[in-house]
Amino acid sequence: MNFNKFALLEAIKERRDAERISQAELSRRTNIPQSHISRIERGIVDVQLSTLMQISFALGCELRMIPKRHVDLVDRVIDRQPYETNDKPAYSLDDET
Amino acid sequence: MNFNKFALLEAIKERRDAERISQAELSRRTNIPQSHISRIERGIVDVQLSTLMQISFALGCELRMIPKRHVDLVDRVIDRQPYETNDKPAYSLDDET
DNA sequence: TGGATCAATATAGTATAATATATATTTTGT
DNA sequence: ACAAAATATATATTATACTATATTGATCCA
Repeated sequence: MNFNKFALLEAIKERRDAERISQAELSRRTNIPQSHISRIERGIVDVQLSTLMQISFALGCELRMIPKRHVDLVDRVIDRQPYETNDKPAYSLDDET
Repeated sequence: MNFNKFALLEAIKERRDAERISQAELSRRTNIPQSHISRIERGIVDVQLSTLMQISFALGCELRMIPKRHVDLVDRVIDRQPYETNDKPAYSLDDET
């Protein structure tokens, strides 16, 4: 049993697009090869924490563990969820393993 | 150059302690060996995202990338930072690489 | 049409995360 | 002090992240 990491990986791409940073530029800022960034964003690799933090930092973000009871509020704050809808969980189970 | 992952790893231990879950119990819930959980919490290994997400889930949390301008607010919401002090960044650079 | 930019893909070598298992050490409760 | 529970350490093996590099396809535009 595994978890849907794509929400977080998509957040990377969203942030990168929002900041208009290419994978190559992100690569320059982090010293992570662009090819690796490509695979990370597509969920092909199971990225390590240090790598994820480098990317987050370069995108002006920090990682946090949010208790479930606060997730909705936090998501509204960081603008990842429209204010109205609340049906879908940001993470879901899948059978990928 | 690397980043201080300990803030996040400490958050794991804080949550685990708060929920009064032993490493062995967390191991049971996640199917991650207790020995590995021990090393993760102490920052000895560079944990992979899937592993971190399993742990987060078992502790009733989800991971989020928080834009820096919202970090203080989010930290107050999730109670990781005293309301008054604001000097220290939750992440800092170190030379560990 | 040719050059420049961006992204995706492939491969091989190295480093290290993760597992399984056992044992040692520390902490906690009585 | 003792036992039990919790946590840390050790070793060997397997799986895979990461790096470096090179190539390809697509798009844009001078």
